[in-house]
Amino acid sequence: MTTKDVGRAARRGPYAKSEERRRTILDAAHEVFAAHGYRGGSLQDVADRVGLSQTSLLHYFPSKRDLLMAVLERRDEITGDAFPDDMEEGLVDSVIRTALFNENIPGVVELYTVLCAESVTDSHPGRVYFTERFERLRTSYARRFAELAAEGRLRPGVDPDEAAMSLVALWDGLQTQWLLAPNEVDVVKGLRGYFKLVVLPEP
Amino acid sequence: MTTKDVGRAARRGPYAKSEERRRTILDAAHEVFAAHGYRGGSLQDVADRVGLSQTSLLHYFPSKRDLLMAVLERRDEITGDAFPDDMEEGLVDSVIRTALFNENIPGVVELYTVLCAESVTDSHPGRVYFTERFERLRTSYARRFAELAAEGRLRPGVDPDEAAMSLVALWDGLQTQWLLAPNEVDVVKGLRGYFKLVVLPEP
DNA sequence: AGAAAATTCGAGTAGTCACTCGAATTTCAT
DNA sequence: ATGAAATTCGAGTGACTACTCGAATTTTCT
Repeated sequence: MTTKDVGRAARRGPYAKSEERRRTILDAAHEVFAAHGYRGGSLQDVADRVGLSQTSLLHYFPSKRDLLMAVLERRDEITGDAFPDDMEEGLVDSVIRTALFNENIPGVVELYTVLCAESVTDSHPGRVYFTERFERLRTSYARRFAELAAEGRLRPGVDPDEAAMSLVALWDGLQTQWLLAPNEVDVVKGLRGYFKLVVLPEP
Repeated sequence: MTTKDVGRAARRGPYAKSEERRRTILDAAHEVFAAHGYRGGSLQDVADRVGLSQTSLLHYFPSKRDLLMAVLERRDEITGDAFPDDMEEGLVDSVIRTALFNENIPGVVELYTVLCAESVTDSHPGRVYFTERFERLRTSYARRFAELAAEGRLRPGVDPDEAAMSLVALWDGLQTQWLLAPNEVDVVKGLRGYFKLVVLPEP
């Protein structure tokens, strides 16, 4: 039982309710960051929504930065950003389906839009997340467009890489405008219009 | 000379260097808000860049909010957002020219992108500015597209209103991605590609 | 030159921020 | 049941926030 016997003191895992509590915290943090951004949102605000002290909050996420990263990861889970490439679904259907889904979760879209733009500012912790995400999206879409081109279903003269870039940009831009004027902007309509211009109907 | 003689005490205008100082402050504030956003940027930081005390700064702009509004107005002056409708220049040339110009002032683009997304958060002072700006842009572009349609220079099946919406969204989205990955994203190229899809060449 | 207005600032206010420390309480494997 | 780890929190830390007050200094008009 001396101090040297440390090896015996087996590490115990977290308690039963721990995981649920973490999820609750992440949901609250999601709301706060969406409503005020990363810099504008406070840990106190998050703690209050959970009904927890700020100190206890920091027990689960040791810093604000850690909390943000966990929120971003959770966002990916919600929207299923995994994008398994073996999917049978076509590019167009996949994008439209996701855009329709997003109409029901404006809070998630808001978080995404706000943090994305905020991350271009100096030394923002979300910067890496968004740059990597965009690169992943662009290459993924580019491959899909290239596949369409191979089937002769891409309008002649359209470059797959450029179409991928434009699709990502258009989508994000539409979402931003939709948040500012939900009644005047229709994300799905805008995306459908772009696809109608770029991809030809099946033969 | 009694207190009743107040009418005599003619109001004097600001001193000679005042206007220049205001411009200096606005330039500094522009940098700070672009680099850290509105919520993340501090008056102290602005004052330090000008070499002025925070108190003196507040003499010129009585609140942070006022400073932001003045910065946004100044941004409009820089990019010449007046958009005189009597302009002879075509829509395409006008947009491309502005986009090319923007490549030389990434700071202004950054300010615009960051504040725009930040303004969708709760009770942001820039909210009105951006909603109004987008509405103005959409209607202005919609009219231009309608003119093109009347000349038979709009691809059949394309709705001018929808094209206007998509153009604004695409432009903003491209700028955001350009800020995150300047070497991989080309705003002008993306816009040219869209125009090539939507507007037909002159007969 | 004299006086009023414009400009400047030091000092301070009340508040918030992310985060730390030490100790109490709760859980849970043994 | 007991003891150690997991969880909770009250109280503070120092730093920063936008903004105010009162007074000194500088400019400009007469």
